[in-house]
Amino acid sequence: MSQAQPSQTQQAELAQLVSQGLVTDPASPKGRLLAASAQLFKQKGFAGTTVRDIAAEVGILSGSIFHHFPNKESILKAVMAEAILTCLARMESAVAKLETTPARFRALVRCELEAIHGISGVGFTLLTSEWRCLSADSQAEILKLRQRYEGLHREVLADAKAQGWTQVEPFLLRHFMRGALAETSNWFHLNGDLSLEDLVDQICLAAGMRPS
Amino acid sequence: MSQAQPSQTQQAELAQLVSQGLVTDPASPKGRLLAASAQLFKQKGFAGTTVRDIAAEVGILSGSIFHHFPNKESILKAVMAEAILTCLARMESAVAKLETTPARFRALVRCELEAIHGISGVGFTLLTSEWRCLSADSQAEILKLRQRYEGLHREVLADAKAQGWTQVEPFLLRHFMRGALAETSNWFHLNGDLSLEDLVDQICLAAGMRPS
DNA sequence: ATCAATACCAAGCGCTTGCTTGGCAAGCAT
DNA sequence: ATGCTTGCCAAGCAAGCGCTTGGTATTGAT
Repeated sequence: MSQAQPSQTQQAELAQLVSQGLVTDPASPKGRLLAASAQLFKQKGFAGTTVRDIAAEVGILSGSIFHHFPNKESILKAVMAEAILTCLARMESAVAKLETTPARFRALVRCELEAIHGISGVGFTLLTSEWRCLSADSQAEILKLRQRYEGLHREVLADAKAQGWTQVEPFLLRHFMRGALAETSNWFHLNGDLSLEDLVDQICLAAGMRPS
Repeated sequence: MSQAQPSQTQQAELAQLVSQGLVTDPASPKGRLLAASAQLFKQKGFAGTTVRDIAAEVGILSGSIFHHFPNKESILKAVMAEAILTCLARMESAVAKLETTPARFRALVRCELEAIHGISGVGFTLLTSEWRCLSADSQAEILKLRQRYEGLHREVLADAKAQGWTQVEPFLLRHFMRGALAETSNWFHLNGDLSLEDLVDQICLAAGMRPS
């Protein structure tokens, strides 16, 4: 189980999110609990993971978990919220820094792939795979974050269509992209033959993201 | 919860699979158990579905399930095996009927989308979403079927690359396609604004499956 | 020195889980 | 008529589940 090494700038971004209170300090007991939970949820699924599993992973007893969270589901909700907020922050800063649509598209693809493959936290894929394990209320809460996230994608894809980089409708293309990117978690591995950078290139190529 | 109406030719294909012993007669008690299980596994996940849920769905008591299956996991395995065998049969007959590579590609996309959206049985999406719930032995067993399935796809994509219809490596393109197609289960709905036929067209377009 | 907050343990409660056992009834071939 | 197979019920067991309660040790602020 290789762990991705966060870069210095990523640590700085994380520290900022922590100081804003949007993300839990990963060194704190609660933060370690969240990280262990995300790991286990990804491995065995939310329903397949017991609170005893989580507690054992961080070296406490199962009952002690409920000093930090009111119930098991709230752990999943927190993992999801922090995963998407972390990715969103990186995406927004990347888009702000870049000018052209293809560069922005590429950056978004890169950010999403980095999130999926655990560059900072392993919880991102849970947003889709364990979505149904959230209560309706929690789903609504997380959905707001997802809409900010998807909106950013759709904006860039709309620009791409307007500028003739693709012929596919933004909402359709975004669905295709989301699926293709999410699926990489099942076959692509960092430190494998194909680099993440190459993967991004191939995805842009396959998406037909080139002038018509 | 709208149910797709199987066509006459699909019913004939199904009957043949049943007579070969590859698929359980859906009218039999065991077949009804499989259909109900697939439905519930899709709704609530394998770990989130209890044997009492399944039993209630077909109107029996939970213990009676184990007259038909040795354990809960074997139900999932059977659902997966029958789903992939059904789809595989349709794919092989479609490819055999068609001559050109683009036509075959389109047919495979169509078959997979039909399987995903429950044209015959709702179990197909479980192959990915509930894969980790299978024991290692069961995974190996189902993997053989999946390899036949993926092999067929990869053959057609290899032809496509050789004939200049795409620039992306077959194994990469197949991963992208699988993800994009699987994701449709989260947003596309039969009887919606977009027809399945249109969806297939848009996917072929987005895949860049056109002469270079 | 005192107080309050934080992080955890020890024990266990009430419930649900997958699964077992023994038996009953209907259908069917002999 | 008999015996066998199939499909199910009734009852319940052992284990595991999420979560609660009451208490303790440590820490930093007052």
